[in-house]
Amino acid sequence: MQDFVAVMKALSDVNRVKIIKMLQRRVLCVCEMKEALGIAQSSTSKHLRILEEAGLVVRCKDGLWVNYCLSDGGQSPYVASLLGNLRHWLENDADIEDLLERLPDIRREKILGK
Amino acid sequence: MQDFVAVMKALSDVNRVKIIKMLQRRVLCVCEMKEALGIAQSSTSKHLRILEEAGLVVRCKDGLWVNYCLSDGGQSPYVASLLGNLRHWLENDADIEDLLERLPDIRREKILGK
DNA sequence: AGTGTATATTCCAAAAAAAGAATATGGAGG
DNA sequence: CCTCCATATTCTTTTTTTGGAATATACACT
Repeated sequence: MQDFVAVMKALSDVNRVKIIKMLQRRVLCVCEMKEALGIAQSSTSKHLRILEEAGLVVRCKDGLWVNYCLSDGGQSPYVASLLGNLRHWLENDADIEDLLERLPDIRREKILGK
Repeated sequence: MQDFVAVMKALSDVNRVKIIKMLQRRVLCVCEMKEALGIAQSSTSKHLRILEEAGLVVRCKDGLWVNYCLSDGGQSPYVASLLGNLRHWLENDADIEDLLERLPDIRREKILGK
């Protein structure tokens, strides 16, 4: 029950859903996501922790960078189902479309300082 | 986006998930649910409003009583998918099993006063 | 060791959610 | 019209969540 509720709670915030939709396109680091979402780095980091604890995303450290990607859902039927559906859900949402259009121009090399 | 988030938020509370699981068995009125959940009537009513606004449940007035039942999900793919999955999800959860076992004995005729 | 960079964590204030008691509403039956 | 009963709403308090600034951590490079 708690694991199900954790997944629902993780997906009940607009910024966290946006993170999932971005990660469907490519692996991202924290600073790229904060840039795309227009929120503080600490907030981004905390959203990612919630998504990770729900099993929705996976953290991959690469030296100084921390890359995040989508979980394969192998550990949880809730995660597997939701991530599967979210591949097509919200594809036509105005906010999401706008975000995903801007995504290609957001690259870690171009982001300076905090 | 907001409709998706509303469904997630509605399902991110233990008592609201329990309500959904109970409604899979049969139509219930507010007082039966409050009794089964062991929470106040006003709280139950508010949970139901959240579920209704997310499109997960439907209210059917029957004279003095207000019966609630599951939505058919026809208005929202999110609702349809989640309600479909919740038919098997959590069937083996200890809390849910206990709740559903007690459900047959909870009948509106036997509940007096608030 | 010292510096710089990317991320995590802590701290604190603001906003939202949750809960129950009390009250309001609305229909049924006298 | 008055009362009763099931439910909805309001009020208030408590708890959770959210967000950013500041700080800590961890690693890379010199």
